Amino acid sequence: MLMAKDSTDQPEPRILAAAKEEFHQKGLSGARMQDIADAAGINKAMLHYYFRSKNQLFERILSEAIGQVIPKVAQTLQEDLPLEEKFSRVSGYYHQLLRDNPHLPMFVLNALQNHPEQLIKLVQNEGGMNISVGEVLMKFVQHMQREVQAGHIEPIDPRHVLINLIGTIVFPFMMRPILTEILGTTPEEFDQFVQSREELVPKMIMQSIRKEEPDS
Amino acid sequence: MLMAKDSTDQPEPRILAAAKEEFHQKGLSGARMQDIADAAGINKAMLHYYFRSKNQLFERILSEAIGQVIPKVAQTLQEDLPLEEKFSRVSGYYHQLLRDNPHLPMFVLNALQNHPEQLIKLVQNEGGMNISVGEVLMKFVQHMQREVQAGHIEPIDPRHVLINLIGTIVFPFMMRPILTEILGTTPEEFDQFVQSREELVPKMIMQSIRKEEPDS
DNA sequence: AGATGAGTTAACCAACTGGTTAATTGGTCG
DNA sequence: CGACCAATTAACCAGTTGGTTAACTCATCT
Repeated sequence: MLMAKDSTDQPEPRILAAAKEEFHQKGLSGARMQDIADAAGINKAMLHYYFRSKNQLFERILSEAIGQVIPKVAQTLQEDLPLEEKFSRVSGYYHQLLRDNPHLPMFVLNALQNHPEQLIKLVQNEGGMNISVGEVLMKFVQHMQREVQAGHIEPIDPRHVLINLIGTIVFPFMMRPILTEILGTTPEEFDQFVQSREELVPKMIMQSIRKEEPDS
Repeated sequence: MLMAKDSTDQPEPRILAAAKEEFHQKGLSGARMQDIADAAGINKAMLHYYFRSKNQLFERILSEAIGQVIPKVAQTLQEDLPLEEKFSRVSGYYHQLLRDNPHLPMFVLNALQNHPEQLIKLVQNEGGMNISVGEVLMKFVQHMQREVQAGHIEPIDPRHVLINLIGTIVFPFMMRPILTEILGTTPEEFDQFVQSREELVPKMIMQSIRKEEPDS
């Protein structure tokens, strides 16, 4: 019997896993090719054999990150769903993603600060989407306009809502170490606290824009 | 007449200004002592004369950053003010701070990831506050409990509200480069957009917790 | 004057880092 | 077998970086 090609014996996936870990945690300038090689259990020269340079390896990891961060959420936002359901699904997806990749926000942010062009280019064309980010945004704006006209929600710039949604979700993951300290929780308690936000955040965002009862 | 000691002729403040710029933008590992020296208009050896090592200089800058981020907000939260006024002042202060220090969030986050102990120690004792962060949090929790009992707001864990508040404020500053791209705005338009959040965010946070009209 | 000491500089150094190279291994195919 | 080629390795290299050193300047003090 042939064994299935496991990511633990093929060098390339092992390198990618190691590189992801290293770049996510330390960023481009902080990452060390030697450490990636060690973690992948290979020679440093092999790194350059499979991925020509540190930058190419980094771009690969960055590309994979963006691929997880943008397209799925964009797709969800343009599906035909009630507003709160959209928020809820975005929250669910991001919480899942960030639970599995705790350093992802810092990695993206770091890339955004130090290599904006690369990242922006990725956001624009990549994602494997058949529809651009701009179009998705437009559709979402239209959806919210309909909700406003239907009297369900307050008139408000939808872009604020989107930013509030993502910001509230991502923030506690980025600040985890200080927040455990400030809130005086154990790491486990904090994880549970963040977990509870998965349901809570979309509700609060919805609440923050829902129409008040008209006076008198 | 003696001229006032201007920060542009004394080496130490010039170094600190240059170091702040460099560290804020590139983090500890990305920053270069040579670049700091150049920006301060001095020799690299002078850097080590005034601040023994890169790490010491970094700690100094980090300490100053935390001093701006924590104490003032903590103080505001424990003053005797209506809830919405607290949110509003926190929003105002942070928007001002982040407008003047666009790279501050990334810097703190970077430090948080790479040197958590240092930063946590700073958050705990420093700030020049006569009251600990934990106590401030307790007071805020009590305030919100009173508001709940008074029937003004929904019962909700105040820690969520605090995180939502800070997260929604900080997020657009961190993501500025991608967001201008995604939202399709010019930088100026985006600045105006973010500016409008200074008033909007506290209102939306307040809205998100305000008590619904009781049924029937 | 001359001793003192903070301030300043150019030159230097050791460690580290990304990347290369030349040689070796081992499997495959003719 | 022997040519061929991908995979792999140890050794090496050049550039960078944080940090040091020894010498020099110059205002202050005795």
